[in-house]
Amino acid sequence: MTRTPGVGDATREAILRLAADQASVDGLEGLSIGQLATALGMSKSGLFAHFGSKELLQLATIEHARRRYVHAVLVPALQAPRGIERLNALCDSFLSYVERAVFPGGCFFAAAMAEYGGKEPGPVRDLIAECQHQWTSTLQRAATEARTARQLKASCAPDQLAFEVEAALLSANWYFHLRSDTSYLDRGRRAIRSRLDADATPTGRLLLHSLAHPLRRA
Amino acid sequence: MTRTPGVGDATREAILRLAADQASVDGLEGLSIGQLATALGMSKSGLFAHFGSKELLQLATIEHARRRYVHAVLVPALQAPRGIERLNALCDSFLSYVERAVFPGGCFFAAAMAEYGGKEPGPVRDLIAECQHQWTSTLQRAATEARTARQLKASCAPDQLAFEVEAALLSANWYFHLRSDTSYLDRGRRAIRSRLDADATPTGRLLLHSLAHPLRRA
DNA sequence: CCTACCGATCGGTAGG
DNA sequence: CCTACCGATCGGTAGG
Repeated sequence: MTRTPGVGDATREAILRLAADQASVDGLEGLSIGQLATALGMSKSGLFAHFGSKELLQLATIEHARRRYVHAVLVPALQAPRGIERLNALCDSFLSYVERAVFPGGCFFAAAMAEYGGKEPGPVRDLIAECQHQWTSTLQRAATEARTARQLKASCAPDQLAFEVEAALLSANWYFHLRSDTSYLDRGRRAIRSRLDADATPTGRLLLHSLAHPLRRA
Repeated sequence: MTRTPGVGDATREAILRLAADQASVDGLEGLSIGQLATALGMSKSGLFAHFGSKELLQLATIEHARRRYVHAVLVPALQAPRGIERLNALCDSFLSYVERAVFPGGCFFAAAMAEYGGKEPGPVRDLIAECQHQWTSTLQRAATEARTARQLKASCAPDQLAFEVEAALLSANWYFHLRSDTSYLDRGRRAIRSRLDADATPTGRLLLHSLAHPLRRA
């Protein structure tokens, strides 16, 4: 019988949950097997045996964080109808995930991207880059669908739009945590709303404005 | 005689230069006194004696990086006339600094902001936050001056504009390094150009378009 | 600036 | 899952 990952292994899940929380604050490189073991009341070698190496622990932690991200950000947002509404929902969902502190140190993947951006390639960096690419693709796909549905102008470039939207999301995350000030999340909402408005057709603008207002006064 | 910092102390400067380069890749927390000493061909305790503690080394490294940043980004950009031209020059200068790899791991302060964003306050985090604030203020001041000179519309909010411009700069930095792809710097340039255009008056737009074109085809 | 050393912690292993 | 241990490295100190 091969082991089915994630099923019937509460200890492993508890380790990964704590590791992901910890990594969002101190980085994946800053993870310490000894510290995790102490915090969970188990021996270092007992914890180590679950993974086999620090790098494998890091990779498992990333996969765990990915599952949490999908659950916290993607699943709720994908309930919105395709197009500009979904694109807007993805952004709202991300900012809510930051505000709710799903990870205590801010967005896990933003932190990991910053940590590994300047490093040489390797399994950990590659997996982080793949997760990041998947999220960007999701934003880009929503933009493309919005353009196809004539909610965004034909002149709108979905890849450039995704870049700019992502930039506002990431910056909102950094500043919110560096300054402990929720007003930066509003700045992010405002930036995204006006950016979508700029490229929206009248149809798209109508849909956008029918949504719950992201700000008291937009 | 008190010691005049930065004068007649080539060893200290060499240490800080390497430390800042190193920190842009592995983080300020990842600095190792032993590794720095070995790389510079000196003893660990000899290097240590220059600073007195790891935290003081980190603080000195940040101040050194600040001087390099001022020299590489601010000084050239502040030669542009006040207003929208200077705001644009600050952005160009930043993206050029990223592209020239003034720090090997990307923007030192972007990396430090990401590293300390989720951590508890302390001298290192506070100094990083102050550096970040100073840069944001510089962008905001340029935007305010552009508005006063009627190069930006009266409806333009300089703090929001600074946030959005900074977001594009930071994201260009992350993606450029994560994917080793200069086209993300062009995405940043494009984002900033269209953002400034959107809030510019006809006067401001004229000035902006008279500048060297940031892209082959904008 | 150096050698020599401190206690603590690191990732990882042996053996059960 | 455990105890007991490995060599390497950490920040920092003593003494010169």
